[in-house]
Amino acid sequence: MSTIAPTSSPLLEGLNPQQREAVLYRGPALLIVAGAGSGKTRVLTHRIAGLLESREAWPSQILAITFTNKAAGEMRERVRHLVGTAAEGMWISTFHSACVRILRREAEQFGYSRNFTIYDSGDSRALIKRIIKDLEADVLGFTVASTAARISKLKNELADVESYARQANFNDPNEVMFVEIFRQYSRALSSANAFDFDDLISQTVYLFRAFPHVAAAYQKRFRHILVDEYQDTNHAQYSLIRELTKSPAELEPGLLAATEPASLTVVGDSDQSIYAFRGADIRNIVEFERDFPGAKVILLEQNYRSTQNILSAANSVISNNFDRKDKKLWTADGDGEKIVGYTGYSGHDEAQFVADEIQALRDKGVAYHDMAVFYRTNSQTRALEEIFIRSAVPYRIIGGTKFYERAEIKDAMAYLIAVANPADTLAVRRILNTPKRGIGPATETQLATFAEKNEITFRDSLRHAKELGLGPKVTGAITALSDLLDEAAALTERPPTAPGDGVPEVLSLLISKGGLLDALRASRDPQDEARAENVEELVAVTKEFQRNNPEGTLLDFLTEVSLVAAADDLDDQTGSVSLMTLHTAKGLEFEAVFLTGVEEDLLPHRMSAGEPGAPRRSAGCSTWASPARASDSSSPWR
DNA sequence: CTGTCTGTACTTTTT
DNA sequence: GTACAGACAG
Repeated sequence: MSTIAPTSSPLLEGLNPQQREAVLYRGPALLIVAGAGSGKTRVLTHRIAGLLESREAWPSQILAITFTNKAAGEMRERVRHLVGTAAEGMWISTFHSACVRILRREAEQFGYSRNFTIYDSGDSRALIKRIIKDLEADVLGFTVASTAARISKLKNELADVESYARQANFNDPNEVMFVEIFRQYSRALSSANAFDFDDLISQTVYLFRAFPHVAAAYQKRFRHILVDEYQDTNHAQYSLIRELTKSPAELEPGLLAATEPASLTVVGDSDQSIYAFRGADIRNIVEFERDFPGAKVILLEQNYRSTQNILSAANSVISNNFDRKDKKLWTADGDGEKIVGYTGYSGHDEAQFVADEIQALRDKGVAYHDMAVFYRTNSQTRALEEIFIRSAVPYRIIGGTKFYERAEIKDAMAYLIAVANPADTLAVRRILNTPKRGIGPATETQLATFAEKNEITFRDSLRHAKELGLGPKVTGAITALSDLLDEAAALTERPPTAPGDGVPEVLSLLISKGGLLDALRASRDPQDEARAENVEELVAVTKEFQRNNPEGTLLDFLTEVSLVAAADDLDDQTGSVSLMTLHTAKGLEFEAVFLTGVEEDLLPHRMSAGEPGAPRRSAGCSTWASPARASDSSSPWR
């Protein structure tokens, strides 16, 4: 079936022929191979708008998936611009948000309850750390980082403990230990009514496979599925898409009116695959045509973002990759200025060069917010910050140590989680003695043992503090905390008394009565003043949340926070230079960019040595910057 | 049993 | 520059 929309539609204006074709094509499967800066978001949003405008789909039948919340927000905004309020009914979200939405609705089907907690990588690591310590696995050489990576990798491959154990080599003591850690980790998660990041995807796939009637409901609902950054999908995400694009009738034979499978559009570019470390499997895009027979492939090679010099440099690097489909980006915008290379003597020297160049560009009329500095690792910011402060270059760091990763914020969040999901023992344990109330590890262990013996949650063991024969001071502290959590829980169960109340009210109660704020304010440590301010900032965040979502529950707030990434708040274009990793920079545009630390073992990073496409040797502290003053050789370099 | 102080080993990229 | 573990005093 190929319906062709009128070619005079305003949706096609200003699009090149390939872009038009990508917007108009109708069929079961479409792969858009979109080079960097080739206008793929434009194509996707116009394609969605076209489906709505021609009445081929209702908003609720569209599922658009991106990798970051920022990309999702931008896409929603641009679709809204094209079609207005119809944009509200669509699911435009990240893989993780979409899965949470599904899981919250269906969790009861498989023994979870809908108020589950989402563990970020920090939480997972804390849990793994405790398990390794309990099992004394560290003497066998188990580290938190490697174990966490191993478990994550398995989950991305859709392996669970039992399936892994079935093929494990039990003569290898290392393997036996790993299975035990994996098993305890999985048990801890499910008894805490919690999912880690990887579970969000893999458990949704499991849900669809184990409960065909649930899968059928979503297969029938979503008629058009669009996936961005397809080259960065891992096996679990790929499987999710495959489940959603099955025909509902395949799974539910009793269904009389066999519904056609949803149409699938994926956009990607194997040259831009940067998430292999997280399990991204480039085969998903390379083998798309085999997976979806009859799929149409459209190439977008015209670049609208960069000058020819930059593209030529990029092409000459990328062309060294092996097993690569030939693709050459080009632009109609001319050669532009040369790329500048600079080799410094040290990180500081390099930072100084960047700062000087920024000021020079600024004098030539380039605004600070149109400039960006990229680096490979977050730790590289230190030298840059130091010099930028001294040189009076206004800057802001995107990503890095995030607000929500600060200890005091995690503490405050743990209070909220303990209220929303009392089964989350990790959260309850975290607040047990934060702020200090005289409940030490010994008391904690007693509570945990009591809980285990009586088969109740750790949270509920707090209610039985009197039965443990502890000192009166400790008993009183535990009971007070338990009562406070009950009081806060009661608050969430009644409608807020004043508009804007709700989550802020609960949080304020917990941090004031819980003593977190007072403890920080009373502290002699000068850093605690800033920490108290951060906690107050979190209250402001909840108020902002409640204003934007008057009906938003505590659970909604916790979900939003768990899934929000650092790059998401880039929007306010203040007059500052942006500093970020290469990974967060993906898909963004600036007038001038600096690429720092182009150096042995750093770019490419030494941890990636040995992966296919081995790193080449280089030396010194190098910066590549663009654009720079014009020069007239035919090479893109200066 | 808990809080504070001092020494040691880090630092890939993200949802 | 920093986060975390171990030692010791209250």
